[in-house]
Amino acid sequence: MSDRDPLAFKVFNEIGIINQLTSAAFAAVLPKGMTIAQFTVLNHFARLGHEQRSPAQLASAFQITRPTMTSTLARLDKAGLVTIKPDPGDGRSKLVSVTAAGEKMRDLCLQRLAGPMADAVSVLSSETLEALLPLLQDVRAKLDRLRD
Amino acid sequence: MSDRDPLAFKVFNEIGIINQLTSAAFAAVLPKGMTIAQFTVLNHFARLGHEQRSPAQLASAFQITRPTMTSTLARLDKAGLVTIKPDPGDGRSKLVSVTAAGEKMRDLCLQRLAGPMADAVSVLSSETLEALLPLLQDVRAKLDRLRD
DNA sequence: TGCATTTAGTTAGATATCGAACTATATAGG
DNA sequence: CCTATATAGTTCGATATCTAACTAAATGCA
Repeated sequence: MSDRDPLAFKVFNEIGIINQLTSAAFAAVLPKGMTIAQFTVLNHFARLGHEQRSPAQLASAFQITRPTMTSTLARLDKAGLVTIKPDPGDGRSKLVSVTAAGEKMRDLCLQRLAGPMADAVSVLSSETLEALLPLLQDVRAKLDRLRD
Repeated sequence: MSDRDPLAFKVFNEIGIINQLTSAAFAAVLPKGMTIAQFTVLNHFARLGHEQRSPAQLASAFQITRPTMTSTLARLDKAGLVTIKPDPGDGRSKLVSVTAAGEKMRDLCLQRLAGPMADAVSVLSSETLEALLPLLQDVRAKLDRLRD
């Protein structure tokens, strides 16, 4: 990376590579057939206290397009990890909820992820992580607003 | 994201979403058929002063697997943006170089990327970016070493 | 009421990415 | 020398992701 490259370019480049390294490491330990994208959906429901959400809401929460969410939900549904029903209040929409098997799978994934996460934390100082988080949250929030 | 989630998890989550937002914004302005992955390869050669590199070296530089680089190079080759020749010194290996059309394409991509990059910079303070870069470089370097 | 616009979801086609398994070549040790 | 191991590249099959284009339903407005 040349010194003449703009600062923002360097920052986004580092973010891209870190994302690649961490995604690959995390994906490698997930149970056969599970992916980060699918785990993220299951984990979202755990945080929600198992409320229902529409595919569009989920897509928006993760900043992915609706076609991508259609694809991921189809796989989760096929694996019996979520249930997808028509929304009685809106004929266009659907309601997704997590199944008991989905909750179990989410817990299993969390267990498996603990290892690589601990490895990462062991080499990264918590000062670095603590300094990073608010900066990243700020960047994310601003880019999010820019997108609209 | 619950308060009970580990700090590292939050950091990697933010990085993932920022990566998604920026990648999508940058990809959207590239010339028809070009992608971030392909541009990254062309840009790498510009920084190298057009030296030749093997597919394995390129894959390693971007932290992607060799099969992925095979795929990207095939597309660049098909589009006439790089040239791939056997390595005379090693029968297993190949040597990749950028063509004049490849250099031209790289310059065009840079022009197109300037817009979204400026947008991003306009909403992000340079203090934030300057604070982020060394932290991210540190994280990347440490994760890189962890991978080996 | 009725038509135009918006929104939800899907389908199709493309690229990027991975791991696993394969071929071919190079290198190291006995 | 010869075999075992390591490395380079590819092929295959899978998932994630995007855009473009489509259908169906809701909403807005005249």
